[in-house]
Amino acid sequence: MEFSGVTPVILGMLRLGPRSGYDIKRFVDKSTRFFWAASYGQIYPELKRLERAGLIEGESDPTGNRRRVVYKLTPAGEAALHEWLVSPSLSYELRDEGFLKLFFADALDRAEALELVRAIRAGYERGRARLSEVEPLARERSGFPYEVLRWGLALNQFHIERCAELERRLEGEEEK
Amino acid sequence: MEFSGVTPVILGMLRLGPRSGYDIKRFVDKSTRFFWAASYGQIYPELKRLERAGLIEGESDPTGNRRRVVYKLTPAGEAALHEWLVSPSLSYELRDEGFLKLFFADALDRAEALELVRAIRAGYERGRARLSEVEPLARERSGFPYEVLRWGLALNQFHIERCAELERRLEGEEEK
DNA sequence: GACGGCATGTAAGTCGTTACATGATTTG
DNA sequence: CAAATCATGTAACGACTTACATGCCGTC
Repeated sequence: MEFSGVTPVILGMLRLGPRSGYDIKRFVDKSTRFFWAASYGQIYPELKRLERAGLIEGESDPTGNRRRVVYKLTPAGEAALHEWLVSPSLSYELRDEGFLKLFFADALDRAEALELVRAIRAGYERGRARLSEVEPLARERSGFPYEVLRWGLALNQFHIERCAELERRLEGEEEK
Repeated sequence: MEFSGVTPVILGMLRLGPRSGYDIKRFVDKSTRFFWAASYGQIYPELKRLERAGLIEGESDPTGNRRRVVYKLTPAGEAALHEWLVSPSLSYELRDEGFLKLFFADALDRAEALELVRAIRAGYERGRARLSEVEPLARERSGFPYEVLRWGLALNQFHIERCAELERRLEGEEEK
């Protein structure tokens, strides 16, 4: 069973309790989405594949006449999740247009560069705000998900302070 | 002229001076690659497209019998780069398997979780080391590229300290 | 009864990487 | 002279997103 990008997300989410594909998507969008997104186009086909592989089991649990399949981890699925968790692979990919613009900001005059840094800071402030929204939800659960949330909050804070510092330096230069 | 992902990289790199596609790729791999990668499969077709659009101009500059095309920005290309730099778009995408594993680390026992955090720290230490390698090169140029490099260094440092703190907490728990 | 949310699913398209092909030049 | 590097290019593949299709349910 090859793992695709969405595989560990599904196994991990199902370990927190039985869920439908729709439930998984909604939870991902409030949690891992900040560092690991997942779309319907990945989730639904992968649920089928994981069931065929025996890592999860689906059970029909309709709401009235509306069909709904709730999946849960099998022991094999639990083992596969654990294996992935302790495996050495730790891929990291970043695509940050703010950094890219800043990298080329020598092509801007000081006022424009200052505007850019302010815009970058605003982006991180939005990020912090979005994380703050889900903070109370994560706090009551505690554990590692909450640990990761606070890490993300601190990360945004780090960038915001870095922006503010750079802004001060650019403002200082402007007075010359 | 629609911008693709690789467009601003090429325009930005050419603004630093005339270069071949090969030069661009090599420079990217030592600089923006940490937050914005680019492959040959993107660079060469895009150079053709940008030339057709009049944003860059290529001139044949062979090394002996080995063909080589050096491109430079046209005024229109310079304008397009500037327009992109001051545009509000600031996309941000992160795919961090370390965070994902940590998010699901409640499925691990303390010793395994500790191992995971140590592995995550090791990853950031490698990142810091790779940036340190190019630091002297960037330092002499100074300007915004150096600014971004130091930002990256500080970012890795931030994560390393965060890991160390979490490791201490997990080690403390283990003694119980 | 219209609209938003629940629920599943897929087709088409975008984007990017990998791997290879080709051939010249430099270096040990 | 073999291997590494310079240099250009593309075909195939893989991964993910977007958009849509379908239909049920609750509520205003």
